[in-house]
Order: sequence, then structure tokens, then C-alpha cells
Amino acid sequence: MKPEGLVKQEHILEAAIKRFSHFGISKTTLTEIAEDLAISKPSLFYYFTDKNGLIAEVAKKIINEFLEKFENKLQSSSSVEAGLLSLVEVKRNHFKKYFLLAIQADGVDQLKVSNNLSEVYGEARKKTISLMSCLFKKGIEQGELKPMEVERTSVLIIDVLSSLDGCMKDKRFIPNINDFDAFFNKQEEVLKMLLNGLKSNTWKN
Amino acid sequence: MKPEGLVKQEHILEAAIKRFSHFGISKTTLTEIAEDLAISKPSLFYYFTDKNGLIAEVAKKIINEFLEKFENKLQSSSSVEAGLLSLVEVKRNHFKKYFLLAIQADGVDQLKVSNNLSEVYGEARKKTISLMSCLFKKGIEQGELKPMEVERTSVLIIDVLSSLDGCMKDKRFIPNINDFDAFFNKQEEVLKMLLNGLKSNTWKN
DNA sequence: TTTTTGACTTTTCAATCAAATGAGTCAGAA
DNA sequence: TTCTGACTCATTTGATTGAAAAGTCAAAAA
Repeated sequence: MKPEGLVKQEHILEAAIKRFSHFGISKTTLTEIAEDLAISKPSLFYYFTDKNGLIAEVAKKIINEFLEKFENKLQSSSSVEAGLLSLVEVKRNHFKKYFLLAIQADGVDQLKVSNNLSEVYGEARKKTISLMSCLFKKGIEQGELKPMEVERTSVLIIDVLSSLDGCMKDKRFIPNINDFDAFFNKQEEVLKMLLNGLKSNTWKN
Repeated sequence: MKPEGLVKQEHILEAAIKRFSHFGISKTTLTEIAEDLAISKPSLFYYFTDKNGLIAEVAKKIINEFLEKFENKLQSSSSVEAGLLSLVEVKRNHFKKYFLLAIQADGVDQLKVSNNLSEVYGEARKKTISLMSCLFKKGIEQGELKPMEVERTSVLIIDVLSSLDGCMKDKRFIPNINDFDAFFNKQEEVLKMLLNGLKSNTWKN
């Protein structure tokens, strides 16, 4: 595939993301995506092996966007607390932006989409853990936090946060953008509370 | 209904619980429950208004059992940490014992079962919050914890724990008793970490 | 040679309906 | 008061099918 091909592929991804995040994955057809781009449906198959392949690429794209934003915010964070809260902020915006697409909020069978996809999620998780671990390590070095197992702690916190994400999917009704805030506010609260126990300002060995 | 009637009702509840927790609510028929007890199906309707009524009573029964056990454990707890961990322990046993019945793990439509049922859950939640608040209050009085908003903190912690419960329901496969432990171990870890921030041993105003 | 498409086949899904199963009623027996 | 046989009604299940979507391919267009 030539360079122009990659541009086209990118256009397709964007069109797909628009539809997916607006109407959900299962409710958008390849024909619709093709029509949006004023091309024929078979063309899509030239750039992607099948619908699941397209979905997988979409997932990769928005996950990378998420990680990038988080990493950026993190760099401009002056404290561990600010860094942690930026994770919630980025998640909040991400969920609002991608709405239904908020991957798997829709009834998509993870495994069918691609064995690959679980890997993508796995990588994203690892990356997030690694970023948080770094944040903690720096916090410890600078005396903001007590010494502790940064990796283990990061995993735990990330698991708690994503289990709180899970609550959103319970909601029967169609997710309302405004309702998201309640969930993420709660996540902020939890983070602050957890952080409390990690801080060293009151800590004597 | 005479006193013997209540005994019989209790028998029915027990039979129902056996079936429900083994096969799930939607997979057990009233006929089966009646057969287990060697009575006729219409007899069930003498003691309960309908299947949903039966389900609601079952729910009440096991929720009360849960609260009782928690309250007992709590009384013999010597520290806030022991008290909190006893909550997880009781939950762990409860889930193992009632397996599929682990309320709503089965595909039961909450509202249909009875508007009443949501109230029952609401009451249980309130009660749990109240018990935990008490525990915290005592902990503060005895200098084990820093002063804080006990109610607010309890709500937050209970929400975190139950969102972690929620993860179990994601699991596609039939819940394996042994797998439960991983989930509850994680809950213990989280509790310990949260508790860290609440403790006063290192706290100066 | 790369990219695109019209015309095609195959798969998947939702609507329909009949049969079966389970929920729930009731008159009357114990 | 407690219980049941014989019933009705409602819901679920499975088979059928028609339509829509996914996916293929040979050949045209760039």
C-alpha cells in the first residue's frame, strides 16, 4: 500500500469512529461508512480485512490517543495528586468524546473482534501501569510519598478505577453525557482517599 | 396463617434457595420446588403471592443473614481494620454459599421482581453504611483513626467494594467457586490501602 | 500495478408462528 | 385452614423465513 493508501485508511477510520461513537458499533453498517465517504463498500475490504479488523484498528487508534493525552498531562503535572487526577480527567473527556464507542459499552464480543484486540487492551493496561508507577517513583524520590511497591500499588489503583468504570455499563438507559460526571467525580474522590494513605507528609518510619 | 404455616413457608424458602443458588433463579421452576418438597405447585401460591414474591422473600432472607453475620463479626472485632476485613470475609462466604443466587448474578429483572426489592437492597445498603460508620466513629474516638466524615467515607468505600463485586458478573464463564477468592483478596488489599490514609498513628494536625 | 467497483454469494439477524412449558386460578376435597 | 386436580393464560423455545448486512471476486479504472 502506497502512502496515499495510508491517508485513505485514516479517512476510513475517522468516518468509522464518527458513526461508531454516535450510533454504536453494532448499529453502523459498512455500507453507511462507505456512503459517508462516497466510495463503494468493497473498497473498505481493500483497506481492512473485515469489519472486525476495522473495529480493532479503531480501538487501537482511540486507545493510543488516550495514552498520548494521559502521558502529556502527566508531564505537566507538578504533584502526584495532580498526575493521578489527570488520569481521571483524560478518561472523563475520552468517555464523553467517544460516548457509545467507549469500547465494549456496545455489545461487542471482544474475542470475536480479534484475538489481537485483547492484546491491545493488555498493552494499554501495561502502559498505564507503567506511567503510574513512574509517577509514584518520582513522588517517593521527592519525598511526597512513602516508600512502597509502586508496581503493585499502581495495579491495584487501576483495577479499582476500571471497576468503577464498569458501573457505567450497568446503567440500562442510554448513557447520558452529563451522567458520566457523577461517575468520574466519584473516581476522583476515591483517588484522593487512596492517595492519603500513600502520602508521607505525616509519615514517620 | 397459623404458626405451622410459617414453618412450612420457611421450608419452601429453603428449598427455593437450594435450587436458586444451584441452578440460578430463571432456570428453576415452581414445579421443581414443589416436587422437592413433595407438595403440589398450587400450594406454593398459598404461601407466596407469585414467583416474584418468593424471589423477594428469598432475597430478604439471605440479605438479612448477611447483615446478621456482619454485625456479629463486627462486635468481636478488636480494631477498625479487623472490622473492615470482616466485611470482606462475610461477603466472601456469602458469595461462595449462594453462588448463582449471589443476587442478580442471574438475569433477574430487579424491578419486575418487586418494587419492594429495590427497597430491600436500599435498606441493606443503609444498614451496611450505618454499621461501617459506627465502626469508624469508634475508631476515631479511640484514636485509631483521624477525624473525618464517617458517613461520606463509608459510602465511598462501600461503593468501591460493590463496584469490585460487579467485576465478577462480567465473567462470561460459569462462576467457579475458587475464582471468587481472587476477587475478594483484591478487595482486602484495597481496604487496607484505603485504611492507611484514615489511620492516625502517623497523624499530626 | 494499485485501487476501485458492480454483481454476486453467504451469513446473520429480526419477525413470525406453532408447540411446549411454566405461571397462575379456582372450585372443591381433606 | 391447608391443600390439590384440573384447568387457563402467558411466556418461552424452536423452526422457518425474508431481508439486510457481511464478505468475495472478476474485471474495469486509474
